[in-house]
Amino acid sequence: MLTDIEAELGELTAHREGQELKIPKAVVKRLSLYSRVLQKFSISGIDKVSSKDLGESLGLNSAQVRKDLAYFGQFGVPGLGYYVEELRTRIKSILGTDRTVRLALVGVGNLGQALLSYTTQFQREGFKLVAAFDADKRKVGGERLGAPIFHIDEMERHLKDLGVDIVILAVPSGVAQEVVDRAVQAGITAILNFVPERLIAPEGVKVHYVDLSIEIESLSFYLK
Amino acid sequence: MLTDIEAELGELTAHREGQELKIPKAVVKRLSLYSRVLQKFSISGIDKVSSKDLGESLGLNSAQVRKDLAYFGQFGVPGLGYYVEELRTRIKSILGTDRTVRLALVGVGNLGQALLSYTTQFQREGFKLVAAFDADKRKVGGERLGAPIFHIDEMERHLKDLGVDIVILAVPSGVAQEVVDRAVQAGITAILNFVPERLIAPEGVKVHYVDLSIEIESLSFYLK
DNA sequence: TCGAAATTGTGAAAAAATTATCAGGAGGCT
DNA sequence: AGCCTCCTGATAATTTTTTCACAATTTCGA
Repeated sequence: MLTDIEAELGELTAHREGQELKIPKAVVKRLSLYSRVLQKFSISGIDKVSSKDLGESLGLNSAQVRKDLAYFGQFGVPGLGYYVEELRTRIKSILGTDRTVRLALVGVGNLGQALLSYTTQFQREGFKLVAAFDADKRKVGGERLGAPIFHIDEMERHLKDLGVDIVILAVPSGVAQEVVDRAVQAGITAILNFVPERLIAPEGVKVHYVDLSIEIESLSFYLK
Repeated sequence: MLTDIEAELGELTAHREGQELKIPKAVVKRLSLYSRVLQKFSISGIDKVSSKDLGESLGLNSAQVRKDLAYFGQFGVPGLGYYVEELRTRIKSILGTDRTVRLALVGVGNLGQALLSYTTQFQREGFKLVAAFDADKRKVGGERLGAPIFHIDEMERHLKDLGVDIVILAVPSGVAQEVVDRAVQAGITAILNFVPERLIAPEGVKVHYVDLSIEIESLSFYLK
């Protein structure tokens, strides 16, 4: 979990045997977890896993693993399990991380910087930070992790030119909605929002929320 | 939410009319959202809100708002709504943020630093960072946001002495489990984990996961 | 090649979460 | 006061998600 409320939007579907079916959000997130675990198995030289193994390493029920994967087809072998490499490739292809996903960071503050450095580990994983934007002219012109920092006024142009796929939003509270509107204008359809504010986005634009305060507050509930 | 898998654990209950009832995790997280919205209303000088208002400002169904609140008692007035200040006080008390919650950060790397500065905004909100820990001796002795940085070897002692409630885990992958084991030994029962790894914790210890990679990866799924 | 063991895929059941519905209290207007 | 509207609290209905259970399929050792 993280935690998140999701801006609801256009139906997300996968095709299988001619039918359309919605993929639950939770399934997509777990797909991402499977991907990570499979990578570890792959590195360890393990070439096959069962849904039980996979489930155990993530604290999930094995039936759930199978059911999740079944949304996208059947790639297991009864009596044997799943071939690690094959499954990994398939999941990457489903998630779209088999091609390079282009990220842009808006707001190079403390949190922004951290996320920026956090993304380094993505570089070789199908993600690439291609630009950062900030309103502070002193930061503009700099470069971090290979990504140039531009002034926020020029955001739209660069978003288009660089073919940005996902915008990571880490601006101060208050200007978030404006940035969203402009990013959407520039054709962005996926936003990862770290600003503790509800954002309005048109249908077809997916906004994911990561809200650190909520995580801490809800933990506090469970104390004692 | 953020995303997260939760380490399942001891039953969390509230009392109402003598009965015990489990509070769904989702409800607790929304409670935290209500709290934030109520604060905004409070600042704006609004003194009452309906479940509809509250729901709309968070993109939730009004019935859900009422149902969530009903887990903890009845504090609404039919025909009128909820008194902002009263509800806010009640929710804070439920979340336990009416007293000061003591936080410790383990791992003062990039992400750790950002979280650290992020918590500043908590200072006046019922949260206080009382210590940070790192394995790098060069960082030890420093101070950030009023919290001293100690060496990780002395963690247990300080956790106890300072009465830390929640540990925020932002160490490099690989050492996370060890830190958890030690923190648990020192009596910690709530951990907010930013390390992309599944942690094993005994029953009664609540671990919340915040996983940034998953958020980005799952967004990638929704592209196009 | 045969039979036991393993493991999938999936329909059905269970559990959890969300949404709809409605009786009745509260406040305000006339 | 009487009436109308708003809004809660409670419960019912619905939807979504998770878990169970098992037939079907494949592997693997003898």
